[in-house]
Amino acid sequence: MQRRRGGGGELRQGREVVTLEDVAREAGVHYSTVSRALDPTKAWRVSLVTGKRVQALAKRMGYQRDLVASGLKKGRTQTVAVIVGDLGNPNIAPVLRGIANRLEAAGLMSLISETQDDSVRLERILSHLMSRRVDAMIMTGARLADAAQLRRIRRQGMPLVLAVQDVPGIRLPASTNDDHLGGVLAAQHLLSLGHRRLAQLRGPTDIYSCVQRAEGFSKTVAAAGAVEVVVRSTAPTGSPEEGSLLMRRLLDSKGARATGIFAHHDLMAFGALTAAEERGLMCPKDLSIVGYHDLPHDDRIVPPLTSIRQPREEVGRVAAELLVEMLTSPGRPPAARKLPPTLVVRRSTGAAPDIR
Amino acid sequence: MQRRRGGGGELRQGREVVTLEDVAREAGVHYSTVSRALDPTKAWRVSLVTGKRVQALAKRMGYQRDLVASGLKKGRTQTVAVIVGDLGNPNIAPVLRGIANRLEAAGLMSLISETQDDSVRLERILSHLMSRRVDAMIMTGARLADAAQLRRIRRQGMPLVLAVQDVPGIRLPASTNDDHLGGVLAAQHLLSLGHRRLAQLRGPTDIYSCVQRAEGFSKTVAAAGAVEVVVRSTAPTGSPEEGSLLMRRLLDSKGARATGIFAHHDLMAFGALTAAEERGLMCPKDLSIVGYHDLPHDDRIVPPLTSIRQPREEVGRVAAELLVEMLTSPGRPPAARKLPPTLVVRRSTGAAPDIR
DNA sequence: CTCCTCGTGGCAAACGTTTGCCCCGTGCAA
DNA sequence: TTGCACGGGGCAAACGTTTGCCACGAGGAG
Repeated sequence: MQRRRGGGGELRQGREVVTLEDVAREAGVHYSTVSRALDPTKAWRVSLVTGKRVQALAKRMGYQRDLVASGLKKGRTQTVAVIVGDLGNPNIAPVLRGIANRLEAAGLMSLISETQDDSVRLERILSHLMSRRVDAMIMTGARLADAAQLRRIRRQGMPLVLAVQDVPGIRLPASTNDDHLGGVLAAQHLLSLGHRRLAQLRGPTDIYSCVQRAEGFSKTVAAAGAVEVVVRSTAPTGSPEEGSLLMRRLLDSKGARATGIFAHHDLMAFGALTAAEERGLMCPKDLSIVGYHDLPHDDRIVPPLTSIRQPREEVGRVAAELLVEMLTSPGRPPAARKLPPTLVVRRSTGAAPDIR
Repeated sequence: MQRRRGGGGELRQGREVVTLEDVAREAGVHYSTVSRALDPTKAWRVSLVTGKRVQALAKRMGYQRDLVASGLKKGRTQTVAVIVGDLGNPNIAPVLRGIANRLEAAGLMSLISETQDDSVRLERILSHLMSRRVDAMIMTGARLADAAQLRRIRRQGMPLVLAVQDVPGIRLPASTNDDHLGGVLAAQHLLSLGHRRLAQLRGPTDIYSCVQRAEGFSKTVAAAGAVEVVVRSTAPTGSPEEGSLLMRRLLDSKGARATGIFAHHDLMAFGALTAAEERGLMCPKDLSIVGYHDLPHDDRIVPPLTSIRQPREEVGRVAAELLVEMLTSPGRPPAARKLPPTLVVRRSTGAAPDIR
């Protein structure tokens, strides 16, 4: 009955570990029986009474299945890698929560790694994750430039789901916000306040969300017969500084001034507000601004910022959902799900000055 | 030479995996030789020429060591669990970065899990991590109430380091900010501006940092012969709402008003500002406020908030450092390192009204 | 009474590494 | 020539599970 060792609970790194064999010896059965008794999907191979007895004993002895050994044997580690660019981004935490909670319900654990938006690090991390034999990956916030990388991961047979950011032209399951709709909502809101000259301060063009926002906004403006003043965009960050820069550029442009502004990021909106005030323009009297993301501080600045809110935790949950589906029934066509954002109206938007 | 299988790179879950054996067959050596050639600490057991040849071949064939198998055999998984209460806390990201970067340099990977400040989840996560045979743990933001839990982890022989929050009376290595000094800095700043009646809006009492801040502040005020108005504290959150509540309580107290306020959290300071304005008190004319944490938005609110800045990434780096020391030379007495914060002066603090 | 089935449970071979041990050949000293 | 050290590399036993297969006994049908 015993295989290799004599005594019970050995020490490892000073930790005592109790194995299947230890439980088996105590229970007077073979360790394979213990293994089966402890695996709900195999428990029917064991008589009810032995099963109960072994389970109780295992619990009493503090047995914990060694997931490393299990992973080696089964070829699955019950681990899903979640790759995120920047953990400091306040939008990402709820997404991670959504993912973790859903995965946990499926018996999977998420292994979070941060690339720090550095492609060399990404490369290192990917290689490490392959070595670690993760079962699948979720990539949040992918950029358009990552397409090749993503295709390579998929080619290696690694199940992959995109979260938050989709990449066009890549056939991968994705759970994202409906950014096109976000752009539409912003435009509709400004138009309904009577603004006829609109502009957007665009986010990075290699982020598909921003492309979508821009498109939704522009189309809606055009359809209403209003004018969109185009602001040439800059380096792909989303900082307040960039907001200020773009705003100044907008105010310097000749012709009638735009009064309705759509910033692709709340931080850019903050910067834009600062720049506008420097020129003596008051918000919302002289111009209205809609931000994006509904950051926690939006209602603490002056004026409180009208913004677009996204269902962040839900996006994470759905991404995990897609992944679980993918793992349980492979070979299905990749599904993309877009979750609708909502408009949160605060004080940074008001009636257009020219109609007052 | 070959052991079990015939062909090369098998498929697993649709992924092709190349093993030591595959490389060995190709190289015409035994797989143990390949293993040694690929392990820098064992490479001396192999002749230089064979070593080079095998390494090149392994690289060309895309061999990646299976860390699961390696972990099983070696009893070490090269994984460190990092437990965090709330990933949404903007202070935590830099700490995680500091930890990850330092651990990576030591060949370790960090496995981040979020307890969502829920002790049931913490329990589940701990059990999962033990199952996963992580080599060590770093606990960030521990609360005083977690002491028993922490002791239990240590009793199981799991190397454990505290980051950000220390717990008194527990003999564990810890990397924290010097919160006592933070309290001292806040008090000194307000005193130097001529304030003689001071007060603090205290954070949660089961967070040791806040206890330390309070102590440093109180002692400094007392030593200067100034008066500290005591505000009875409330539920242990750190929200703006609580800041408002405490501020109102302070303003309602009889006797001469305090003019120098120390809030244990920037968010509380925000709330306090709101409450003060409601009573018609202007900052910094009528009262001065010092916050804590130096949040990214501190300079965007009105007035820009004077705050205490902590070296966050450094705290993470040091925690990882302590852990690595612990793993490489066990049995050393646990070291605690406190990193000094700095005062960032902005516009929310000014000369005391009574001396103007 | 024989044969077959079915319900339990044991046996042992993997999974891919790591590593202590042994073996073989060469070179050098006695 | 013998002896010995040593460099280089093969052998095989683990690490703790999972799982296909076999064995054994009881019970039922013919």
